[in-house]
Amino acid sequence: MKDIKIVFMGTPDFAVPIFKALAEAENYNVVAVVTQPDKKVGRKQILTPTPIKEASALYNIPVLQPVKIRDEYEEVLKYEPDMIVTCAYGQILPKELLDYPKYKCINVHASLLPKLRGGAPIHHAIMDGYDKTGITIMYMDIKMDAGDIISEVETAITKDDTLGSLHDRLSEMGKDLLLETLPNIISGNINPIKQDETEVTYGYNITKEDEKIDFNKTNTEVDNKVRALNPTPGAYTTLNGKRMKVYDVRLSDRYYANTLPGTIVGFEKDGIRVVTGDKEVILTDIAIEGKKRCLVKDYLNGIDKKELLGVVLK
RNA sequence: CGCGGGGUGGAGCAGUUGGUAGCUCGUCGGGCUCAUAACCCGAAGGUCGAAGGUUCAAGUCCUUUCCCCGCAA
Repeated sequence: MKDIKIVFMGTPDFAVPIFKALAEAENYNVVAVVTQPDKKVGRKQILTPTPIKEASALYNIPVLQPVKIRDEYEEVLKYEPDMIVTCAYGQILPKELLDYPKYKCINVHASLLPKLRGGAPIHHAIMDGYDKTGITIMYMDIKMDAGDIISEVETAITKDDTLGSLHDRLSEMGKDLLLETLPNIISGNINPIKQDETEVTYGYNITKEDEKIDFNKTNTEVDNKVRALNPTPGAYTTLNGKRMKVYDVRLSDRYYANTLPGTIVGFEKDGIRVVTGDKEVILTDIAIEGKKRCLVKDYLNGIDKKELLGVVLK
């Protein structure tokens, strides 16, 4: 009954549950996987396969890792896919690929399009203060994330959501929505809708500058950034010349006039109180350069608080 | 061999010119309190990442090695 031949294209962890669901499904035959080339990662520059490549090994599905899919798309066509499903693949597909499959190319994207087109929709959903986001399944287009929308599902972003929690939730939702939507695509029981170009926003890949905390912003914005980068890579600032990552903060209503944003103004049993552009944030979970991540409650046990008082985080 | 920081009782740290391993927190027991995350008293818990070397003596010096972390890619 594996009658529909699918080529799956994806790269990071986010795509893994979605890929696995397809690989294990009764009605679909994943004939090949396309993922980004192995990359050298970390201090030791160890050549590391992508999560999708690792997962594909479980099912003995052939893997293609073109450096430029634009130049090597013919390899994919050899598998004669009836449909191409992509999810966070990381490269733009050439028109030759988009047009080939009988059921076209569809993409599972982690935002409510047309909001947050781009490579880091989950980060930006939190960082930019969205109160909801979701999953969109749409046809692919030459333009990134601009194709017609087939189905969507949304989820509220809570104050406790982090990149990690939202990532995992959306990944599961993407899997479910895809399994739900695929039969309708095949049967033609869908109503693709054009994206409203006037509503478009972008969520491009985050840069080092994006990861830096700007204490001149409001405490809510600082909190958003911290949660948007937890658990990795972590929002950072600089404490006495050393890089300090911040993984969790608590907000307070204390307000300081005439105090430079970033200034450490005091301590609580489990936190370091810091002035922002408006009210205060209390850092509760940090990691200092060279050290492991630890709760501020523990960190404070080993230091002299007097020496930190008045220090400005930059 | 890309640069740098670090591995000390459960956690975070200190440990001076090498000479009985300390601090804060936590844990356990007891006490004081109407009560407590507060306070007081007491206890348990560490072959100082590992291996080797120098020395009368090494957490502290030398060599080798494993692991963790920041930067850079």
